[in-house]
Amino acid sequence: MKRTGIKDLAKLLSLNPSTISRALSDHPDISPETKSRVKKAAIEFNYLPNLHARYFRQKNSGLIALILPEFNMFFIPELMEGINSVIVNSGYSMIIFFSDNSIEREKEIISHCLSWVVEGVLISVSENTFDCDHFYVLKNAGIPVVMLDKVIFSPEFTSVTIDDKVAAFNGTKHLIDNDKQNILGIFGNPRLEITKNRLAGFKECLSNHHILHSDYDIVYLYHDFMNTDVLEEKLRKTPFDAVFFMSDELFMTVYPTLLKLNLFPEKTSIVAISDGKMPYQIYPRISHIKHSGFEIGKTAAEALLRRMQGVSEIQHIEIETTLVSLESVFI
Amino acid sequence: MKRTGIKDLAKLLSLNPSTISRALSDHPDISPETKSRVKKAAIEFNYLPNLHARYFRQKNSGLIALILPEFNMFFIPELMEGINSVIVNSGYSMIIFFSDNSIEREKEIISHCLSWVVEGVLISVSENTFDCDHFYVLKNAGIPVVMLDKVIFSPEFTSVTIDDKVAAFNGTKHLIDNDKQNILGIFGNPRLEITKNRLAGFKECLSNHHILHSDYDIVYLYHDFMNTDVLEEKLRKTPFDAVFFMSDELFMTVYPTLLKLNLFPEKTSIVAISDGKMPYQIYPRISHIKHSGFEIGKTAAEALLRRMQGVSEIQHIEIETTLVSLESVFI
DNA sequence: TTTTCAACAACAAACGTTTGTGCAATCGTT
DNA sequence: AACGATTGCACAAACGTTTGTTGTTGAAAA
Repeated sequence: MKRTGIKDLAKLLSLNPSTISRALSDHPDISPETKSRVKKAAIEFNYLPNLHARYFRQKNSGLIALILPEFNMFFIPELMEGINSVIVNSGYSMIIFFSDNSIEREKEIISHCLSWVVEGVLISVSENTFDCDHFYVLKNAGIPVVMLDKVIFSPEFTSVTIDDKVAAFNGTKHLIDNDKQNILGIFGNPRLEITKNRLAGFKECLSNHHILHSDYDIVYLYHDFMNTDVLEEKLRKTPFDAVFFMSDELFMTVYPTLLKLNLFPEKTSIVAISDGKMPYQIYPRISHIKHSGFEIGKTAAEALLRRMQGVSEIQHIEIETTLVSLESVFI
Repeated sequence: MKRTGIKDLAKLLSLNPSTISRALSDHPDISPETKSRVKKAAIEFNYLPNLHARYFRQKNSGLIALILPEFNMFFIPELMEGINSVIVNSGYSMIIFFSDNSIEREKEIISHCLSWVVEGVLISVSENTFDCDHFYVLKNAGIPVVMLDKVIFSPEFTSVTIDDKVAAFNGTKHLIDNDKQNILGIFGNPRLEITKNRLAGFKECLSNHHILHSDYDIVYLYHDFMNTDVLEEKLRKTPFDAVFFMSDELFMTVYPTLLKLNLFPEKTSIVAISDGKMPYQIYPRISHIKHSGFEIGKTAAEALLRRMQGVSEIQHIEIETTLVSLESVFI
């Protein structure tokens, strides 16, 4: 069954294709009567525009690319909902790619974005991306890029994150304010910007409060760098009365071990940086620094749309976080 | 900076555009020397094909649409990874839409897919979708549809799910095999096919083992239909020694209440249907019927690609589940 | 009546590719 | 040497839209 195109409608109504096109897009040159005739016929013969033809002719694409390093279940869903909430009303469609944390793959994807003539790129960079060099092809092609969540700071590209350092600082402070002195910090891949910043906030808070700490109080947990046995050993040996987690993902990784060793909820206070879902799925509920993945996605998408509409200002937006004090921190 | 197209390359090499096109796609008509000249130039002037032009001319799109009802954090990520693992090597790109559980939105999206001339559709239907009528426009346009996870059975469309009934049956059986008699079943929206099937497996297992049960032993928990207070009241009043959860999402919702009431881990055995991540984030670890979101996504994507390549057979694939016996069920 | 000017619609080109066809040069065969 | 077959490329059309330009009306202004 051949689909009806503009030409078909034109023949049916004895009009020129250009008239159909303009009628459907409410061009002032076309009389109201003709417009309604055309629109009626378009519905009747269920005409659907061929977007490839349209975008080809218009030299754009109606596409926004989303490039993700992986599918982190604790954050990406929220992020995507935030992005989607903006994009859905913008007339753009979302085309999605996964870099699998490979910089090579990321470069390929960027080429692919160019081939698709996407009009904007939202990217959370891979773990192995340490500069923005490969974004310049996009910049040069006039395609705005907005980094979100996992970002590389650059004066040339907009980024949206939370204020990692402040978040970590405030989380740590909450523990200290409740008289915790032996705080274990659990962090992810130390090469990542996000880890560095949160670590900085953690350390700064400790030293601001004149709390001594050694590097032994910090555990880096990423990929399979440290398995649960090693972790368990570590938790057994280290004396601590509180744990700060830089993400809920990390908390969930360690949580079973804490239970197993009977460290939680009795003996250990806990604070995590979280998007606010996980804390309520545990009892007692976890005090956390709430950051909204939804907000990040939404804000990044909005910034991207602004740039796509010609606003050229580069921004580094930091989404605010708030302390949510629940039962996992006690006196 | 204008991007180089085939015509530009043609001028540069004093060749005809058609020759460039064929050279790049290794057409036998072109001599090896010309091919290498062309390819070298293509790289040098970083030629990238304009996919809109190509797909427009070829009357296809290189796009596979993924339509999701919402962003369930316990399942969708796995699902997408599975889909992506297949698609990434297929030359297709993935364009993604969210129906927000609205049938109207779902219809709009399907129209949009037609406009995009997508070559295949993967869809997990919305909660308010009760038939496949709106898929026929795709079928009529020759666009294969594969439903996954949340599906509507239909002789006309392929679907990929787990064998919900068997999974629920086996999960329940595991409790019974460990001498549990008072089993509380926790289920989602009873209007959904998936709920009906899992419920059927649950009930069948109970009656097969001559265990009496009333509807009071079944709790439906969805959206905000039942809030935590009501749930808590219910759990307090109902006597039970085991709980069967039809999904890990539901388990995580109820988990804090179980902890609060001191029902878990001591007094209550637990089994859930799960994709296998959550059970290890709890201690003691949760016995579960493991179903792989990844497998479902992968299988569905493979089925879709087969259909896109002309295999016309409609299938109802059921991904196998396995019992993973951990510590949450005791004697 | 003639001129002017809207209002409306037709015409035609263009977007970058792919692909069916045509054609010259070369090759192999007798 | 003459012929057909093959090789390697050029030519041109086409895909469905949009859009700049041109043309035709009919009515208002002169």
